[in-house]
Amino acid sequence: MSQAQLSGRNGYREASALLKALSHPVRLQILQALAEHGEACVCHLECALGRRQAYISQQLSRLRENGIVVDRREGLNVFYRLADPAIPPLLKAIRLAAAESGRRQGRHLSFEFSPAVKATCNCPQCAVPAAVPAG
Amino acid sequence: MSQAQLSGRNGYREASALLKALSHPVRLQILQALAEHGEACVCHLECALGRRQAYISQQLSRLRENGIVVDRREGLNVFYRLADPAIPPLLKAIRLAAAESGRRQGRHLSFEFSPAVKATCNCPQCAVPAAVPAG
DNA sequence: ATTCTATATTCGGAATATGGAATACGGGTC
DNA sequence: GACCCGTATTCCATATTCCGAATATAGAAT
Repeated sequence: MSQAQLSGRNGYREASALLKALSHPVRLQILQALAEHGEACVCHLECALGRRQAYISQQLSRLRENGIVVDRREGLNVFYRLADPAIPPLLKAIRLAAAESGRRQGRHLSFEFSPAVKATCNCPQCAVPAAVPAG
Repeated sequence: MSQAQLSGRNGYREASALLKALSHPVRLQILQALAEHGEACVCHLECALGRRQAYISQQLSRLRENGIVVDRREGLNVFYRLADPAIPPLLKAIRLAAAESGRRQGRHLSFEFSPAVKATCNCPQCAVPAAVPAG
């Protein structure tokens, strides 16, 4: 009986664990970036989000533990991507729900990244030579 | 500039807060029940989930604070319902993602409620007379 | 007013999450 | 080997969540 109870509720525990891993502003940003970018190395996320490397790495390792992202090593760089095709639709549903919730409270929410810190990375992937320095 | 940075990331903070409120097995069960049932009083959730009243009420108040559910009083009973039409699709995306994640780890997840505790409530809504007591 | 019933809140200790600082690792280059 | 560079991990203080127990409230009935 407790057996049946457990198996009957299992899904909610799993779902809760998944959500706990997602419910963090920076982790959400990382996932959104991966969803848009397809694959990104740590240094890319680092400058795309304007955060310290160790901090990004911490969040990535949390996502990795929960099977939300997978990594691939290539020389010095480590590239991350989403582990599951079900994640992007989930992210979209989250954005919609949050936007709607914000709208009901008279707030307009943006999910854009700050243009200032977008793509100033010098990893092999980022062929973009990071804008000629003025002068 | 910090202004632009904040407004650019706002959505992720909101989304994170929303997810934190969702990421709890019992709260997920409550929301799922509300999504299926349309509206339910506390006593109904109480026996549908087989949890103590105060506990259900705690979780409901968390959901209320985050604007995820709204309540309506009718005599002694308080009826809860989802506050936002964007929630059911979100719940579905969550179930899908969790199920897929579980499947990749060889586990089959169920989101059913235990049939044993389903609808043994005596609130006005539950017209079902809760099975004649034996004897 | 008293009592009953459905629901809500407060308290408090254990467990867990957060994020900065320092440090470890692994793979290139010399 | 020694060294650098990109990334990962550990340590630790603080903050937050979790949930049982006790208690408080609001409305109906007598």
